[in-house]
Amino acid sequence: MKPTIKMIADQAGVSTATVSLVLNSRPGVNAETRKLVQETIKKLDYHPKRSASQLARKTTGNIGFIIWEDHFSEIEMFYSQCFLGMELATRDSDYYILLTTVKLDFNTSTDLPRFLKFNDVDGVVLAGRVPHNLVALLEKRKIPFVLLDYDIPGKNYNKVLVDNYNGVYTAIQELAKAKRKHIAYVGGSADHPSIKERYRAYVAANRDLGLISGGQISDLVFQSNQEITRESGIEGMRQLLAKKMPIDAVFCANDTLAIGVMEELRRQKIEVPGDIAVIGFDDIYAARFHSPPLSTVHVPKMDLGKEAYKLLIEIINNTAQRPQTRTIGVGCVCRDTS
Amino acid sequence: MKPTIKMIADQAGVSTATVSLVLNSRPGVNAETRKLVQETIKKLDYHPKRSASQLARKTTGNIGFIIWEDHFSEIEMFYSQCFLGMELATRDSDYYILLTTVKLDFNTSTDLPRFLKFNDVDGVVLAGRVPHNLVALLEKRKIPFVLLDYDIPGKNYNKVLVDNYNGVYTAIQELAKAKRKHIAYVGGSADHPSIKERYRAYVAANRDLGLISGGQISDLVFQSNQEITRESGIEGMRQLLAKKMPIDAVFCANDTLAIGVMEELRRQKIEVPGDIAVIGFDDIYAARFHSPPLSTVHVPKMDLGKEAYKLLIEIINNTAQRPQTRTIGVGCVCRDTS
DNA sequence: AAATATCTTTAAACCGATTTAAATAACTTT
DNA sequence: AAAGTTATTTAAATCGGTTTAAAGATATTT
Repeated sequence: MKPTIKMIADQAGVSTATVSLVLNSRPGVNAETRKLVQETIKKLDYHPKRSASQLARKTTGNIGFIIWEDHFSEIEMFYSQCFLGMELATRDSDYYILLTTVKLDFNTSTDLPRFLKFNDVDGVVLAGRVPHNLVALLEKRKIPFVLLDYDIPGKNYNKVLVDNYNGVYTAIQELAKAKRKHIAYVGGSADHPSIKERYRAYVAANRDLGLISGGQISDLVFQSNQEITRESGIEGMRQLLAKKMPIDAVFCANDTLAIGVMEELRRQKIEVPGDIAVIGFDDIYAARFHSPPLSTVHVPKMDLGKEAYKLLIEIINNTAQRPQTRTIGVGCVCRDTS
Repeated sequence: MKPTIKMIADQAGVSTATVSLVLNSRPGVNAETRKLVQETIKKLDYHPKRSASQLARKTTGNIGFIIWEDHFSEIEMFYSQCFLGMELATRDSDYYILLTTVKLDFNTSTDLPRFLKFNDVDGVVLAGRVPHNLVALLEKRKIPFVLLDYDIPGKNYNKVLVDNYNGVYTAIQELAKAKRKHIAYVGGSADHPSIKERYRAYVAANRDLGLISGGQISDLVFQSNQEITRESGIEGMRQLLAKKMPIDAVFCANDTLAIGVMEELRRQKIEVPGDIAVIGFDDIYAARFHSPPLSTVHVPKMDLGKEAYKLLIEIINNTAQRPQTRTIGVGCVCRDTS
């Protein structure tokens, strides 16, 4: 029979109230008593029953992790790594994470994750692009939440973002330092704020470094209006090359695009990085194992998850606090494509 | 204020006992009363509080999902997909899944997942290769568990396996049907039972189809004794080609190996499938998007997860039942490499 | 020494469900 | 009509913690 708080109390000759105070390391217990209780707990290998304490505390001890199902299934593993970082961070806490996926066309009454419907979480992390009506619902229901690597323009939510601007900026600087003068850009529809930011940094860096003297920047830029995929990378590179502009480097808004770009370059027998250097963004698993290994901007995904977790806990413990934005630093890793 | 069972009882003019019976759709309630209670529940949008019912029921309502951390971070997503299938299956149940990763060199006292240490799960699914001492601990502690795509020789545990034998067998048949006569094998260390099984099927199919007449089968086989990676695929193909044996097809123990194999073939300017056909196993995401798309044996990963979940629930509800092995069928998908 | 302040400890209420055992109501049998 | 069944309903105990308010013990002030 598993020990209960009552058994600990009896064994130690104190009341359950005292044991509870010790368990939660709260003040108001004599040092000796505390020590005695702690020893008893250890001796009987006692672990308080979660359901009982959650019931009394009126909390759930769970936090939700919501991710668009396409993102979770994607080859990238970007958000899976964020999840992993978060899971690691929870290990010395009392929280469990409940992971679920949602569709982007999301019906708040029929598609609501079970843990929201049944009020089984104390807070939620939303990873990447998520349905706006879901976010609105969380806001209305006053459920604490944090956006991870996503932002909703015009709204002031708690969020953890990648330092897209500086990441891109330094990548362009690296290329310039390597004497690349005509740096093209392959991006995707800028409906994702990160992508928009990356493009902004690309333009700014080019301007600051005086690189666009030779022509209109728009001749060096491809922006798909579809999903960001390998295919649109292929398509983007094809279109850029068709313009016959001089190009000696391509910055891609993420690694998936970069892989597509390199596929097209190979098809057209253009040497990487001999003729054209390629730099991606994210440093996904595939980047490191691509042949040749892709130069890219490394994003510490586990740290993103960890920070989102830390921020969420703060919000849960202090609901009144003003919305925060935390930025995670990134750095350029030069491998064989630049 | 969220409604409680008491409020429902008062509102409907019955006792909480009756409401509880209705909630759990148990017999012994008059049809009209039941209907009345159900309507009241709906009207007040009542959801029973999890911690309260788990406390009373002496269960946790959680199931653990344990996976080797390398497997979770791997590019393959194989087990992530299993997890997803399982998560989908739980959606119309009362269970939540707690996912955690473990290292393979696992110390049962220091590395024990929190949900095991604190008894916060009713059962566990172990996905893929997992530490044997962890499994032993579950067995000793009498925690219901299911192995997913893994097996421990000499032990009779509950498990859900891929039909490796038939998958490989039909793949070889397909190759033979396409007039391939010298089918090589690139595998990995057979410490994983699935890999061993795949090799067994390869040998059997070759024998049954009378394909090994021309030479010793060992000249057509490469088995790395390291981890199964792209690199060992490259190495394997290199070694096989070095033997200068006639080869017109390669069966690879999984897709990751196959991708390595094809890389080496490309390097040596050998046409796929013109000169040599390649077939993998698993049908990972990368297989479909490889260029050219890889022919492979499709494994329904979501179904694996779903079945593991179903089996686990059965075990939880009937601890006495004898250990079962369930096999998930697979099928060959011919794409461009065969 | 009495009064007051501070520190520890605990009895008892409470969280919100499930379940048992007993009461009540509604039918059948004799 | 009394006795025996069967179907419904519920009072009350229970699960195992947390928390409040009060009591008890100790130290400090006057």
